[in-house]
Amino acid sequence: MEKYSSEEILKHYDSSKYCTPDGYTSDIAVFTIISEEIGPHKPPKKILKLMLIKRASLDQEGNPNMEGGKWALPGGFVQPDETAYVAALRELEEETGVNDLKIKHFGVYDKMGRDQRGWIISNAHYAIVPENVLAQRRAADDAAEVELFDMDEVFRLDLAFDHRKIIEDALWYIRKDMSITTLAKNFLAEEFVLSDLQGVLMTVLDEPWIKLDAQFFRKAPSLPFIEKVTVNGDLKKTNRWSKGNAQLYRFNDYEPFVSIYNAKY
Amino acid sequence: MEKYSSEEILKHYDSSKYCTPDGYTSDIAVFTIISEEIGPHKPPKKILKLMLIKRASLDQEGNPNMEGGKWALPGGFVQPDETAYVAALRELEEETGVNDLKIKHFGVYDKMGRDQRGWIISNAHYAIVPENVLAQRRAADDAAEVELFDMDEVFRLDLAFDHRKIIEDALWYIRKDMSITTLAKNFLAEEFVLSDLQGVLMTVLDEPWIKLDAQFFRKAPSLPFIEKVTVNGDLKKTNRWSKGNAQLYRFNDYEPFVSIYNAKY
DNA sequence: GTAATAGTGTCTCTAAGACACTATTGG
DNA sequence: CCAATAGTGTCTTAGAGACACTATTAC
Repeated sequence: MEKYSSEEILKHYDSSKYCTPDGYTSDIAVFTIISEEIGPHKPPKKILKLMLIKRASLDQEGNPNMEGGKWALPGGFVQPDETAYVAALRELEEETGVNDLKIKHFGVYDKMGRDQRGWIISNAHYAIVPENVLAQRRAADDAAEVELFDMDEVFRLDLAFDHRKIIEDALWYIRKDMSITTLAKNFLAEEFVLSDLQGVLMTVLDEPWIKLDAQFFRKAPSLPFIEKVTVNGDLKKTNRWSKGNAQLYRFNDYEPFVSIYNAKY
Repeated sequence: MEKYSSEEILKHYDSSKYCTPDGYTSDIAVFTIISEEIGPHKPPKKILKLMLIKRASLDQEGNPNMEGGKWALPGGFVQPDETAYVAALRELEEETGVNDLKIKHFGVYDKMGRDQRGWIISNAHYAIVPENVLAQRRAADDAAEVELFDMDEVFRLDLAFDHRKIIEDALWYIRKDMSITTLAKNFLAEEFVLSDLQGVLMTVLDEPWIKLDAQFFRKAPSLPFIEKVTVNGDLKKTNRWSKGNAQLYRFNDYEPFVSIYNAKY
């Protein structure tokens, strides 16, 4: 077999022979769970929210913007020197001022016609932002352009492009990942109380044993991926949400693995 | 807020302002499980295999081909009028002559430098081909270009582009999906015997209770997503792999859902 | 005291794990 | 009758589910 150098091969290669996409974007469905305080010594009500931006009517050069005025997922064009994942990190840091967030790819949207500007491929991610992080961001930025919505509200909005479909898929993946990974920890503070975990799970899952206090509080302490917080050998407790003291927990490094073949039915 | 028509907006839009990718490809990791007959009245040994193609040294125009001579995942450039998923279906049908296969997206590979021809984005899928389908294909085509490899062999080959990484990821996803979905059914015939299912699971998973016959044969019959095959109310049995008769099963439509929060540990 | 959160006590019942045992049949 | 596949019998123990009950403390 003959050998050719890369240079020789590239000399013959002509990318214009193939149709190339007109753009490659990275979109991010940013989820957070807001705690709504409903009184002293009561665990707050937790609500899953999605961050959307309102697309400007005009772009920076004063020309009318595609899908301007509609609500959309944050995101933008990926530069050739970065991956879509890096672009998502960058764009999210620009938006929220935070790095070190949980971001995960979950799908690609590449159907011709999804964007009138041409053949534009979107690499979709979801991100989890703990509420305290988002709170400080919202204060810093002008709130007119960025807003958090309940999932009910989201699907009543007029959304740009095919973002409705992307959001539906993101929600599906976040539910799935909440069930089979320790994704919940990304919604919680470092140290949390069992009712915090219960609240996070209930925003996304709908299983009876999670809702029933007696069952949840009995099972949860023995979950292998959380552990009681201790200080000098003493159990660390808090009375943040109750009059009595509640045990604080944290996630450990255990990575659970589930299978339908050894599950209970 | 002013309103603009799509035409007016597109008049101002100039895609050359943005860097666009040089190509968009769809790659497919085609898995099958080969049954190796080891004697009459014995369940065959099952081995997970991956289908790879050997890249031609020269392209159709006689020019040297990029990464020619190396083994690679089947795939190719996506046309603007199709999605990467449709392209994967099309290319797989061209290769194997079969449609109606299980194909699933699992990742995007978009790092600059992964393909020397430029900024080429690969949308990666895995596919499951039952062995009988693949057997008929291999007879039809010339076998020099297409071959099935053990996973051990695969990772000893000199693979094109970043296909090693893509295959490692595909294997991870197929293991995961085998655990939490009824993916196994795509490796099995319509009607199968418990030892067939056990064999498929063992090619990918490594859990003790699957290997222990007594435990597997007791648990498996009560899995909610498979059911005994009956003919006119009589249980349908086979002596394909044994001297005695073994019950035939099929998958039903039940979609199991597992969660780390109600699993056993 | 009352009300609320955050649990525990106790019972029942199902299922997992372990391992011995049976049923069937080709050679 | 032997060997091999394809199971079943039976015992023990762990854990899920149900529901009543307790502990603590702000007001």
